[in-house]
Amino acid sequence: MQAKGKKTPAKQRILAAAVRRFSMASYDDTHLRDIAADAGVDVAYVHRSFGSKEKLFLAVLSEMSQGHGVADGSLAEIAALFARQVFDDSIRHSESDPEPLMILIRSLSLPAAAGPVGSHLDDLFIEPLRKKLGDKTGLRASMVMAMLIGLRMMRSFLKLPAVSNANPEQAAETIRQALEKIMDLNGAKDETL
Amino acid sequence: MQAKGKKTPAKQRILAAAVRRFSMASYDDTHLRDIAADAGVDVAYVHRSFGSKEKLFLAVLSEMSQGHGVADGSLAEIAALFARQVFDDSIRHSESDPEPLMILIRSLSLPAAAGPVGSHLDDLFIEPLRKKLGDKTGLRASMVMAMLIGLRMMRSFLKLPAVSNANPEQAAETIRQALEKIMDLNGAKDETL
DNA sequence: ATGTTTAGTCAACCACGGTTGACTCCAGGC
DNA sequence: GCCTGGAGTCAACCGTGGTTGACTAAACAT
Repeated sequence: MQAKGKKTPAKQRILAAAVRRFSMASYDDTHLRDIAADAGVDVAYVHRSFGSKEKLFLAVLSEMSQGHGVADGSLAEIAALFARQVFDDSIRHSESDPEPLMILIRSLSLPAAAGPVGSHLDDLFIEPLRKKLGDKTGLRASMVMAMLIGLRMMRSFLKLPAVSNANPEQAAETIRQALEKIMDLNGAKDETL
Repeated sequence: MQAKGKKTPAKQRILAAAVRRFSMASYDDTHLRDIAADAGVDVAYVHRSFGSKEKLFLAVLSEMSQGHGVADGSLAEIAALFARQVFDDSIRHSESDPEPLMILIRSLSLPAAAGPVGSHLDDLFIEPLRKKLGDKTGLRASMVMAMLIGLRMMRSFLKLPAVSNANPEQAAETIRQALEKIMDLNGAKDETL
């Protein structure tokens, strides 16, 4: 597709193509042949260099989670950032759209991915956020992420008008307020397990 | 599987089996042959009676949304009910588990389902909830559902410990509080579009 | 030069699963 | 009795797509 940027090594090009493809369609609808074509390589080679389709997907998964952890900053800042992310289509990439949250949602097709995805989500978002919120607040941290993911899903997949057509600025503000409320709910004892 | 309950008409048995199968695995991982076996029918017949796999899935979709709308009652009651639903595995069905929210999440594999699912979600939950909340509050209604779906996903698919291992009663209480906060956020002007 | 690994290609395989068409079986109407 | 039509079956088809093994070409040491 992109005239084979023959400079970068093939394995790297394959991974890049896979990231893009996997974030645009579900696991089953993403075909190795397309990825191969994008990378300017034969199908057999993408298979050979990653072992299997599933392995490749897992590789994509950890690739995507690089540098996507919860930001440093105050809770208020995080809330604001997250709120904006729901409407931000160009996170990190300019053209097509590997949107990190997408691939998470896509991965629900593949049972084998649940484990890794869960761990990533936990390590990169829930846990850091929990640390900021204080002890025993894993549930609240999860609620924040849940709302984020849910909204993203409603906007980008289901295209619910209430979310899709909302004015981004005002919507982000409303969401930000909600996130803040969730973060400092009075009852501190979330998970007594 | 269940010794062919030959009393009910086949088409109905097929639909029931399909509901169960589709809510347990993704669209692609659900096979007509399995559904047929469950219903005690030949594969060809399930195809014949619903036109295609996709049509069958759509049928399942509207079947599932029957009687699953937002409950009547005060906002507080709704919040409490929703909060509990995150941890309730036996909504409506005793044995296996057709959990309605599941199929919604599953349907993300199938692009063609996005439309119908979105509409159902909108008609059955968002819109009624919005009406209760007042005008121009579609976003807040969506946030409520987003959090619900997101939490469910984290618990049942990703198995995040913070959600999966939480004490159901206390967790539900925390979630309930969060939902209430979201519902009566002060800034009433959500979506000025 | 020559043998050996590394990067990559080509064609074929083969399983899976949705779909199809021809067939059978049984009611019910005439 | 006959025959028309729906319910349901059987076997086969066939596209798709991941996987595999044999092959080629360049890099690279000995």
